[in-house]
Amino acid sequence: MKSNLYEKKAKIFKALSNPVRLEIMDFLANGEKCVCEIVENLDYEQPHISKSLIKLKEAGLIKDRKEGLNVYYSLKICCMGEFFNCLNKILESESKS
Amino acid sequence: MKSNLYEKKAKIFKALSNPVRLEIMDFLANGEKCVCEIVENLDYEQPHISKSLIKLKEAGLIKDRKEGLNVYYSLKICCMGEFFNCLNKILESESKS
DNA sequence: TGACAATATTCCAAAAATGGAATATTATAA
DNA sequence: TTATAATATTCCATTTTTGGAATATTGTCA
Repeated sequence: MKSNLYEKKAKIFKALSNPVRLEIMDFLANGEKCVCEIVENLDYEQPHISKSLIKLKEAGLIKDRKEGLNVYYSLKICCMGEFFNCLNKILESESKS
Repeated sequence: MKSNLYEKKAKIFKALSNPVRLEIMDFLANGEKCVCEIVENLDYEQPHISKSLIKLKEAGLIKDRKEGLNVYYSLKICCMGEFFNCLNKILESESKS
């Protein structure tokens, strides 16, 4: 039971443990975007973006919506802001020490 | 600049992306503990615990304090609670869908 | 000093993540 | 139906992570 829960949590962190995926999360914080917009704005190959999105989706962090040829992704998590504020605090306290 | 920041954040998430290290973080949420207490309470080998602690420390998530033969570890992060509340929300919303 | 307890380190093989390149799928419109 | 745009998938070599086993280091006390 308990160890299973830690594994689930670990998977979420693993999805976030990559700079490209974090950049995508940050971009999606501005609202729903289609894959093409993400590819245009972030400087990575389309298959790389696509794979990253799928990992984030599998982790339950984002959701998708199809509309014709396009697929729109958006954050599924309401508390992502707090999450990243915490991160920033960590990085601040590091830069001091 | 920016990508570097994403890399730093990714490293923090990477440190948290392992069930053993998460269990240690959880245990340390109860307050400062020496390595021996952690080894006694969690069911992993001492070298495994030791390596895990060092990774968490390198990520800036915990700090250590030596006292004689013992080394005491404690959380360095004030907002870990919010962090994990967010995680729980994520897992809840997953179990619903 | 020597023995011992607490912690850290090294070595290693297996598993997983990474990202580039090529290709496949899907939906639309002409 | 065919061409095309948007997105996803597969393949693959390289790098990184993982955790077990053995061993080393460090501090204390007799």
